[in-house]
Amino acid sequence: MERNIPKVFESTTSEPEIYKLWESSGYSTPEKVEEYLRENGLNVEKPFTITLPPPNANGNLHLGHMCGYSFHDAFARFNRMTGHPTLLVPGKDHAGIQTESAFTKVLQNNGEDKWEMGRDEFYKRCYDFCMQNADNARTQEKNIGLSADYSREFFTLDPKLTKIIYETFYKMYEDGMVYRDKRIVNVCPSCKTALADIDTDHEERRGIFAYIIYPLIDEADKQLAKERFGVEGITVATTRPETMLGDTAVAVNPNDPRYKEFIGKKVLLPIANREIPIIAEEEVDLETGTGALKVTPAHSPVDFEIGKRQGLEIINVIDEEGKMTGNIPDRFKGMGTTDCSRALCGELTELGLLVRIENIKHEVAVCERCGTPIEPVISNQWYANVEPLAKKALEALHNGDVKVIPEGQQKALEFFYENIQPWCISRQLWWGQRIPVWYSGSKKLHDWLNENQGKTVGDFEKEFNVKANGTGEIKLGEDSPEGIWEQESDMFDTWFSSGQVPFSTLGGPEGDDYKKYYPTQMMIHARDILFWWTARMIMFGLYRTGEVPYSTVLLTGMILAADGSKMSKSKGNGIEPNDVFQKYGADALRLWYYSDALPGSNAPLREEKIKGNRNFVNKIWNASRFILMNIEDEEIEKIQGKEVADTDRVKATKEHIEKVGKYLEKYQLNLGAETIREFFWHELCDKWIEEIKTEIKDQPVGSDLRIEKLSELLWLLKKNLKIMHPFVPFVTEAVWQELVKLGLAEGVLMVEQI
RNA sequence: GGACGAUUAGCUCAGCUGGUUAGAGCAUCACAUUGACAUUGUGGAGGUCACAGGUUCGAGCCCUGUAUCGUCCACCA
Repeated sequence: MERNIPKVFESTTSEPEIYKLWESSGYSTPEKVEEYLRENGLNVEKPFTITLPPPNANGNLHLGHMCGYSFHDAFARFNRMTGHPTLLVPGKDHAGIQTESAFTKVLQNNGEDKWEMGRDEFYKRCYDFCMQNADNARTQEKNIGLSADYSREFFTLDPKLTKIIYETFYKMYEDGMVYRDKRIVNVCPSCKTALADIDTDHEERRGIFAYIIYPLIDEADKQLAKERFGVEGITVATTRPETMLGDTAVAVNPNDPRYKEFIGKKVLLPIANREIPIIAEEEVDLETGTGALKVTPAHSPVDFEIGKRQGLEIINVIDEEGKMTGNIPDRFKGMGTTDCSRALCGELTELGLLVRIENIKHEVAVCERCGTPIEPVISNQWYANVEPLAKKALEALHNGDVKVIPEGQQKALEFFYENIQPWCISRQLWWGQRIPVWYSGSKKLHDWLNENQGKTVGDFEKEFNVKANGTGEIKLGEDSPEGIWEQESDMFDTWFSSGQVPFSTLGGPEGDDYKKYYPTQMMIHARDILFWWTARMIMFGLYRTGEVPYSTVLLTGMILAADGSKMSKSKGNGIEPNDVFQKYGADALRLWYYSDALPGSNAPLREEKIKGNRNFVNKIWNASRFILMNIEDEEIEKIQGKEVADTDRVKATKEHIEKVGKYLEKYQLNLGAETIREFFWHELCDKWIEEIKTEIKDQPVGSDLRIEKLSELLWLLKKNLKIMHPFVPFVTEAVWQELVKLGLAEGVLMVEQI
């Protein structure tokens, strides 16, 4: 008969309508699902919760985000359809340094200046900027069909969340886990903030390797050196000549026969004209350079450690913007490091102390965000000693309280915990959560007293010839205490807050949602932020709640361009999510991703593949359409009440559903996707529909045989729609609603039980 | 330097605790069909499962080694 069902599933128009239906149903809210289950006398299982990775609030979502969410959504839908009140918690991340630099650029393009604007105004404007982008991201999330509970959407800078982050900090402070320390830290001269080691990348850059003679002091030593090396000094090799102004020693290996006699002697540091000792250090490699290492504790992490062991003086010669500073000849002051290096090499050549310069390629630490080479600088920062937390996290991994998929990545995480370093949690930014600390008098006073143990406020006043106006002690809290207190200007590292989202988004350890939905069940995120994020979430979870925040971490890979290269804006080989939605629809994209993107491995995206999946989506639509068009109006009533016999087809379908369920429980979406496609297409469509076509051929409308066969067919269709729904929610729901229109089904497929 | 992973059809990849003739999608070839389906159906061709050893009644899967590629970690001046 004629029924007005379009021949093609129009994803562009249907998908938004279906999403609206889901929204108005309210079933993204777990309480609503629970209510539904109870009203229908269905089993209510344990809640199923996932905190969604909040995208950075400063930009658009890319395909990787979308596809990641399609994973979350598949598990959520499956759980919702198997009796679990299901909660996907959506949110947006303020993403500290990244947003700050992005918004600074926006301002620059407007001809505005961050420094003129000032801290408060910047914060306000940046907030608005984020809110705008967040709207955008939210729309995109909905496009992929994400059944998240937007009534619970969070922003990481929401005061409610910040309160919980601060509580964690206070607790850590009381437990002696956070402290100020003067250490060598990575500073990005462009972003002008400290960075944790993990926030740096290593890149191969071209550089120089300069051989410089440090003349010996004593005549006898000079003679010996002359005989042995042909020059009256020790030759050191360095990739950074400018740091020589801060040298406080030359280190040699005690087992190195070339230098044995010189240990304990002194050399004259050229240009700076300071005497520095030659010291013995096991770590010095005999093979590298000349075997003699210049030691600059202030500007090299290795040297810093050596300096600490040997009690060397620390001389700062480079500031946080990468400019020469400190107690150095005036002509170098304020120079950039590269210019200074060049100038020094020139002067050394004139002095006859520069042996040669080699051009080399070497690994350089660069800022993960902007690629600027890192400047190691000594400075006071807030640190968190996370070692005890790492130990607990490691235990949790060993106990199997948390499982990482794929397994290989779990080992990487264990390795990270085993080698964990103090975490620098302060950032010199304006955007983020301000560290809730006040210093009596000034921060400078506090730090000075801290690093000069035994000295007094009076000593400080003398040293700097100022009035201290305080005691240098610290008070925690957001509001200014009585008296003269200086507020901490630094912000928390953004991971300090995102590391707590599994409980901070549920209201913290006292929250109602927390009591009901914590610990969550899964965490799904991109592999490349394993250490930044999951590592911290597990530690914070154990620390604040005594429980792991989730039992399974599923890592996703990256989506690559068709040729296997990374998608990037500069290469122009990226694919816009909206183009994919327009051309093929969300279901097709989802199904492609499930099939091709295995946990932890990257997936090259080919358009043909999405097209193939689009054809399958359309197949679902058309098979359903065929069935609907074969059922005559007068047959509907009879079919409604008809029990279906346990035919081979019915049996096979039941087995199939069980099989797919098992795949989902084992997180094997690829096998699930393959199985539903195979079964629906090649069993139901190719075989069974064809069989039934012949079985009911020439049977009069309303006859028992027709009713029996059509009922069976309808049963098969519905069962298939349900089990396919987690994978291709839009088209299955669209078909379901067609059934509802005819009175052959009820409600919303989203909460139908499989 | 260390850790982890990969190597299976022309391409992209599956293959669960080892069990007959090793699978899918796309591409390709032949035939059929205008059907519920921007098609679809049926059938075919295509693989020494990187290499070399070993364990086993039996190995794509387990063990040892080699090669190539990739990712992450690391302070080599």
